[in-house]
Amino acid sequence: MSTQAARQDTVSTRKGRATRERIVAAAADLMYRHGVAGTSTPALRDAAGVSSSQIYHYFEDKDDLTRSVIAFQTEAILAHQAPLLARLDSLDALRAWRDVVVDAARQQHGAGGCPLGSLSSELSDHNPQAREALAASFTAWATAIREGLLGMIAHGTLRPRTDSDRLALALLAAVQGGLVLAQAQRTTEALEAALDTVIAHIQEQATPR
Amino acid sequence: MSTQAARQDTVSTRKGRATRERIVAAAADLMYRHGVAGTSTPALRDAAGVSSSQIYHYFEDKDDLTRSVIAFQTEAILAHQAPLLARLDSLDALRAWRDVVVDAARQQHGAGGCPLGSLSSELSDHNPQAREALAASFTAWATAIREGLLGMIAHGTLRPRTDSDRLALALLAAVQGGLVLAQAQRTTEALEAALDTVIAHIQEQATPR
DNA sequence: CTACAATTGGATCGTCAAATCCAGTTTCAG
DNA sequence: CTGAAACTGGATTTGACGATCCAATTGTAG
Repeated sequence: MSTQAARQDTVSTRKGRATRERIVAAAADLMYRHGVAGTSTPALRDAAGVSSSQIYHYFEDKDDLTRSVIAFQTEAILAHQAPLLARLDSLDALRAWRDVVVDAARQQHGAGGCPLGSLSSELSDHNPQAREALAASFTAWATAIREGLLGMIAHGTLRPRTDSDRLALALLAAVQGGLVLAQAQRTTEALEAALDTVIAHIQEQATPR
Repeated sequence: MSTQAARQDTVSTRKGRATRERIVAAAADLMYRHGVAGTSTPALRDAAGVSSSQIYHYFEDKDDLTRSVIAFQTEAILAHQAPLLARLDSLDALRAWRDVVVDAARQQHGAGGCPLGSLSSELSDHNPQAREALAASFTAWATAIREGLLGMIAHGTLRPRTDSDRLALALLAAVQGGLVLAQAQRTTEALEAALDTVIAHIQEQATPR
């Protein structure tokens, strides 16, 4: 991962770090709800309770801030997913992970979609740095899923020859596609259909119990 | 589908219809490449070779134009997909459909994603009319896929009890999710993994040959 | 032909966002 | 304690964008 760390260098005081973090958190929230283009500096100013000069003290420009938001959301998602994925030792555990993802989407009626997915959709085509960072985020997420599947193999739930790499990508794509459809349909129907179909295929690959 | 037809009423001459169509086509292209927010009226003016007054003569405002773009892209995708899906009579035909989708994504290295998917990601949360239209578009797309699967059932390729509804949603979600990941990763790896996994599951449901 | 509606060109207005600037305050190393 | 660096407030500049306006032109029904 080579996305340079922006302006953290000049941040040295405790209060400064807190302000910076407050800006990133508020920006992440606004950008998730209104998109990057839909998030203005005045709006961010108010949401974070800072002045405009503070924003530009801690970040080169909006692009720089956006990169920090990507890192922030990546961190948040991985921190949330990792514990669920680290303990995959059965098909039921995999289904429990599925339920968490589906329930989260259901609670907001699909609104918002995936924080990384919507950032990627908006930024990937025109912001190479953002695209690279998001590609790395997705790879990290897929890797976490893959390691869960490897755990299931280690536990004897899945056959050793299971293609964990491919299945992890399929599961992640099912999540992303399901969330895209959920956002338009306001239903988790497609998300469930996609995840359940991939999981059914995994089950068919399981060791005969 | 209840999204009112905007301002087509006042369009009466042949030349007027041509101008209107030219604006929609140019807007669809720009919005696909730069997003809706990233498409300015001056840019559209130049791309379509019209004056600003013409844009506002044929459309109430940008929202109205955006709705026409959604209809335009929906039409384009369904027209492209329908012939492939109408003739599904074997697993090979389903795989041929898969190849068309994957090849299209590969040709642009994932750039752009799905025209409907990216519109939905940008608009669904804050534009109810757009969301409804896009939901209907996705439903129509899923229905086309479903009818293809029903064809495979009629041909005896799939078992009569196959849940064509669910599988159609899973395939569509696989496409959408695969394209989201393709846009960030610039690879069709995830798209292929997702589609192939769902298709493998369908194959397992096929009649024993 | 002709009158009226449809269409077109292009200047213009109001708004708002990104970014800069500078003066003032706080923090902290030595 | 003190001075330099970090931090903060808020006014300001610059530019673009959505939208409007009006005058001029073109199309067409009768």
